[in-house]
Amino acid sequence: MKKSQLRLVFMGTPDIAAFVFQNMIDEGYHFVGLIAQGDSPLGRKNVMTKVPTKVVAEKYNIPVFQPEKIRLDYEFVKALNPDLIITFAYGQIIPQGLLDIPRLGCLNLHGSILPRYRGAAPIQRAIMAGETETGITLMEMIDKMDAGRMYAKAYVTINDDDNYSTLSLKMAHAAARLIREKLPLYLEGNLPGEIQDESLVTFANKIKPEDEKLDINLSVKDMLNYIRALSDHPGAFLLLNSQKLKIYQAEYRSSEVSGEIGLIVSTNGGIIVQLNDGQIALLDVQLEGRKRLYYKDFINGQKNLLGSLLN
RNA sequence: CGCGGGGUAGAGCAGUCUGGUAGCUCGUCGGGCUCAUAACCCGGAGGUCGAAGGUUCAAAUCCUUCCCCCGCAA
Repeated sequence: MKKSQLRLVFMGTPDIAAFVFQNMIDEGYHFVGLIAQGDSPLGRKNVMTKVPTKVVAEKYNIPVFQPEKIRLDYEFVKALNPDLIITFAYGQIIPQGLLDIPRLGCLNLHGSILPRYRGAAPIQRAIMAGETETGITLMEMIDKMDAGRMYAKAYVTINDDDNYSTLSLKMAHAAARLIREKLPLYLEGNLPGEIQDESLVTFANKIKPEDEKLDINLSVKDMLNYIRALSDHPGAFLLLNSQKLKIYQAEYRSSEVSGEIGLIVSTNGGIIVQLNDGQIALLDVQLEGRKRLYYKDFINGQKNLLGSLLN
């Protein structure tokens, strides 16, 4: 069966999903529906903003479905009569009743090399842990989260200067490549797949608002990993005079330990902060209520920065 | 009408409460010092203080309305 004759449904929400969705359309796959999270009122003005995958779907007049709770509301999928469902970063647990609908099954693209980093935030958690490699796993969806049979993997290198944004972009490309190269094999029945070794499973928990607060007692290495894991969104922060100071970019400065932890010891070449095993330079920051600034601009307007304490 | 912060020179900020010649750091331009410099010294240019209206002898500052930016929450 030609891929253009298959009836596919795509499930996914954010930019990286939209990238893969667009890529599959360009490859000639035929989609009979998109299922995405609901549009959310964004910003202070509550401006309704379309989710990225929806923007793609509308370009090609693909029907869009945004059920509030897919767990309860999935009967409509039967009417689409899909042969296969492809999921990438959808954002909700998919019920067994939905998984049973397509005759060729439901495939998921997961943002890690399974069985490690099952869960909601595999990309961020991998950076946070200081991993140097991650990837995308093409897998069968079952009713247990990210636990299904693995069909193919695409590895992605994590560089020292990668953050969540840059790595997400790499992951989107890797996912698109994986689909391009491996989905045809799956459809031909030539991908046997592999059971996950449960003894190697680790979890990548969702990033919650309280996770965005940095612990000033972290080591230099952990602090830098944590900062880039959350940059550019949502951004990790420390407190400066009880105000949130988001840190979007920082780098290693020295192993010197010469002051109190959290002390801003210099503003030369960055906002230099003392940690327990060395110093880091904050380069790109944003004080709450203010614009995001490169350190040089930030320093110009902060008279008593030197000697201040971050916590 | 979700909560809060903000709009002042090219950039980042102070000044607003308590109305009275608009200031700081950086950049920029010119000069000096130096083997040299992103360092240092001297000097200059650059602002209808987000917009409109009101109060006042006098408004960045007080009052009213509007526009725009940001953090949080969803």
